[in-house]
Amino acid sequence: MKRARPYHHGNLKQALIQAAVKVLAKMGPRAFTLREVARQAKVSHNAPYRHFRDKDELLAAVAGEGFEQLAESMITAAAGAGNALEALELSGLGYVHFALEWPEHFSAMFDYSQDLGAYPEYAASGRRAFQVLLDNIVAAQKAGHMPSGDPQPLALVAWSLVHGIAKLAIAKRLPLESADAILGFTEFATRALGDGLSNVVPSPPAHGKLRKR
Amino acid sequence: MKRARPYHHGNLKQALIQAAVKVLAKMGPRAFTLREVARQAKVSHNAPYRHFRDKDELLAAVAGEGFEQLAESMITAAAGAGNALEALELSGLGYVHFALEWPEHFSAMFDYSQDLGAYPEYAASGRRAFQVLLDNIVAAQKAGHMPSGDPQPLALVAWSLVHGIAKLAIAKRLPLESADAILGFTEFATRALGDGLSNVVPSPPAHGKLRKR
DNA sequence: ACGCCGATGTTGCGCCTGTCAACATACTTG
DNA sequence: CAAGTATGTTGACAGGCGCAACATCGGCGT
Repeated sequence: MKRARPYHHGNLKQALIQAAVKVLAKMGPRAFTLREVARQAKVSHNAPYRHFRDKDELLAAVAGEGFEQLAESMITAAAGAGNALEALELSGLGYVHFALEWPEHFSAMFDYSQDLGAYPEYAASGRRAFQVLLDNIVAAQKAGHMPSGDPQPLALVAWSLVHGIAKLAIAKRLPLESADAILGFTEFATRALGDGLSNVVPSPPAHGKLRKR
Repeated sequence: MKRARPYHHGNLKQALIQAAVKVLAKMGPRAFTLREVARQAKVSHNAPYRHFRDKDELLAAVAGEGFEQLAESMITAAAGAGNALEALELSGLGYVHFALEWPEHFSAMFDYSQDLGAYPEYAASGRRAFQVLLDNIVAAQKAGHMPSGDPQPLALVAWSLVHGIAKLAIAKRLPLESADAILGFTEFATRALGDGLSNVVPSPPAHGKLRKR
């Protein structure tokens, strides 16, 4: 914790992360350059190196920040739910909602980080976000909306679905125009999946259909 | 069609695409640079400009190539199915299988192309791949495995699921080690979704749960 | 109060990339 | 076989990444 007091600039690390997020959102990923971020933060092109090993570490920090916000978006969305199953579906909507609102940030969290494993602190933020989903699954199980058993496979399926929707929507591959249409579609999809998951045995089968040619 | 005969190099355009795919696969996306691709193809750093407007167009061509292979992977996988529903599930496995085998190529197809719409010819390849999935859905409907009605929403849900699995697996966010484990999980997930889709009304509801705060 | 030391920020550099312009080469067509 | 054009090369410039050397400033011990 370096909360104490800033040296020269004053808490430049956070300022750089914020500037990075802004650059990403306003100028697109192509403009996401260390120098541009430094420019936005009114420091020299080399100042960031005192806080981040290289461009990738700054990106990882941005990703970490994003996961915090993603988790918050899911929690907020699920807050108004009437029951556990609805909370699960709403958290999925919160996931997609975040992705649609900050698409570049979302992309940075998943795409542009080859080795997020190299930055354990930020990877932890990612796991926390997933934990929100997992908690909702467990609650739905306890409420009898889903078969009991290992909740992890169920959570992974739900995650995959909303993640796929989010990614395809951002890549403009879904033939749906508005954000509302996409969220409506998300509702439809999660409901369909919820129906399926409520009947299924919650463990993956041994795999044997597909072989390497 | 420039199938005639090559000028200097001999069909450099295709050679560049192949070199680009190889660079992407063997050296990672960071090394995907016009100059490196040119080097691999044994031509000068500026030769590619006679065939591609800029780096993005080469990338789009790589993406187009990838979509062809992706469609083929799905068709091949579904070939040995016993019925239409199984064919649908197997094509999903083919989708994930392709993504796992050529992760960088797959990523290039979806991530690194801001405006695939700017390159209509390559975008068409993408639509053809989706069409394979759609055809499988229609067949499953005709065989009574799914409610009749507009197949598009159903196809989009299926696509989203396998796409999400593929992206998360590539990003190493799934706690599954081997490719076989991931494919087994995919089987589990598609089956769960299939159960859900067989009961659901195949059109998205009007959306009204989530509002901007 | 003072002087030192390390943390923070800056300047300048080498190498790399994307892309343009000018030039060189060789197929093809009349 | 001559000209024109498609193809490939060389050289240049701007901009980015990251290293190294330098500058500045806060905190700490005395």
